[in-house]
Amino acid sequence: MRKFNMSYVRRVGALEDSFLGSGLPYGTARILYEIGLGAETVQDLRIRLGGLDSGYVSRMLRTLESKGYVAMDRDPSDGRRRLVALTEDGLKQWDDLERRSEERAHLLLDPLTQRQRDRLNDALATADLLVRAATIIIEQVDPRDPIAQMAMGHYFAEIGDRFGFTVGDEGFGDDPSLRAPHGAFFIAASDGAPVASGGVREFDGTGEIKRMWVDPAWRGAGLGSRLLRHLEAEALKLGHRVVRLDTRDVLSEAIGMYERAGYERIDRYNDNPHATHFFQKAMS
Amino acid sequence: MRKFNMSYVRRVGALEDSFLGSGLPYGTARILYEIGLGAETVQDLRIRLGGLDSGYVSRMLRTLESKGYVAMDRDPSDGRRRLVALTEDGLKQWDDLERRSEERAHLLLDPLTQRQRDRLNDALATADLLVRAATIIIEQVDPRDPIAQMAMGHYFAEIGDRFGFTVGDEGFGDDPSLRAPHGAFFIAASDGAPVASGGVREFDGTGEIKRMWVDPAWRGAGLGSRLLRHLEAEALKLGHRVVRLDTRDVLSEAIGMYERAGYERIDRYNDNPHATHFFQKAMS
DNA sequence: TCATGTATCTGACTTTAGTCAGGTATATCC
DNA sequence: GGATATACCTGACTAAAGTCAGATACATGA
Repeated sequence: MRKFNMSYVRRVGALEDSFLGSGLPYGTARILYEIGLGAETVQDLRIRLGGLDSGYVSRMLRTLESKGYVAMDRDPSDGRRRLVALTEDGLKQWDDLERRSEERAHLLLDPLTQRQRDRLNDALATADLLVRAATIIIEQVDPRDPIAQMAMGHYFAEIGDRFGFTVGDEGFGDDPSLRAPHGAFFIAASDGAPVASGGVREFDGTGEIKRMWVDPAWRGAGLGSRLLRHLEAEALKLGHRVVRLDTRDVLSEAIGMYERAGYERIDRYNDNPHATHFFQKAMS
Repeated sequence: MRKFNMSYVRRVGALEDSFLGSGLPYGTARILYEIGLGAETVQDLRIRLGGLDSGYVSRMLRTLESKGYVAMDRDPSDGRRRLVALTEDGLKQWDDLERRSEERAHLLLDPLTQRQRDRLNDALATADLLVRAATIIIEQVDPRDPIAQMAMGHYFAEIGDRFGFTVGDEGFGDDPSLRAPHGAFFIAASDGAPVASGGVREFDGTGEIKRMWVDPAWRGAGLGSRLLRHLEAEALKLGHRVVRLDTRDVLSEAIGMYERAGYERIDRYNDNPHATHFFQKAMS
């Protein structure tokens, strides 16, 4: 991996050079680029660029404004915020960056045969997925937090989708049992969007895992079992040595995962009408 | 591919952070690192780092010298040149960089299962090979050039190896037929080392391809057919519409490649005792 | 031996990237 | 309505990265 980095960066790292042809310094070009990609407020930009200093960003925006590439306006819904947008000239610049970058990529791929290009694409896609998966961090959030709500929204939407029923709006409102002191809720996010989530709570004197969901695009990346281990550890912290969960026969991947993780099938322990399978695991 | 760059650099690009913990600025740390990797002269360093300004490098070396990490000495074989080497302290620093970088890589891979790590490794190795292959440039050299001699050395060594005979030193001395005006010799180099070579000359009124060799580590990367196309184009330039070549039955990969490239088997056209197969291609 | 070229160095300079300490206007909570 | 927090801004600063114009010592070919 380190070998790859050295060699790759040496050859392809020149990607950044594409920013240089624009006459803009790298940092400023990155800002322009992110605006074109959809950043709408200064704050948004700062987050996308990895938490840059606000003064620094402000100054670069001033530069871009004076060159006539971006226009700024106050946000009507919050007067402290300012909206950023590309002007027509800015859009031209952005297209230019895109084109130059595209050209570079083509130049590199040119000597390869179609089959090799396909292989390279596959390899990079695989590497990308795995690196993204590896850099995902699981963190505890309040189930009322917007990001948690978003994740539960996905969860219920998918359940509704797969099982042919829908839940009302109250469905994923607040569930106090998933909050301290008797429960916890976790999400795994990639680039700010939730890709997996799940909670643990107390039920009938044991731990219970609830609302576990993994983004379909991320299944098979080991995220589910990672999250599961996390939830089990949390259940232990909450004082339970046994965790249970229910699921449904249609979710065969999930069932396989539970079995591989050491869960054993038990009899029905609740009256959830949608559940068909019930599992339990004793932790040491 | 561009998508990969953005996402990969954002996550792993922090690789460079490993240089930061050393208390040395990035550029200076890179110099230290390259010396540890084997750079021996200032010039060597400048080339490895992509043509940095000589004054800039000189200044950084002064810094490293004053910190006691590198020792410099004049080159006895050329008094203008200066040799660089790590001191004991410098070596310690270098090991530290290595260790830190290794740690980072481990930290990243930690959340992955063994299977995923293997997959990532494979994917990166494939991507690396292909990117290296894509960035190789084929260039014409005089067959007496040291790099050409090196390539022919590999070629004869391998022939000797595979066929159980050896050639004398005169074997790969100068072959005027592979030079202008009736011939040409090409090498493909990666990081300064030849990875493939081949020549074209006039023989019996047609073009003939000679001494084609691809580094065993690079076979299957399409380098052979790329070089072959190059040689054919050169033969055309030299005024031939037909190229021939001889090879030996043991070289089945090569034979397959010639056939895929449109070569047809013909009768023996020379008295090369080591050749068993003879091919020809008519170009339009 | 002289002209020319090469390898490295020094000094003076610029641009980029980034930090830190406030300041102003607006929003929000009690 | 007042305290506090937030979003953005300005000004003053630093360190890193890099450029450019010579200077110096040595090498090389005619």
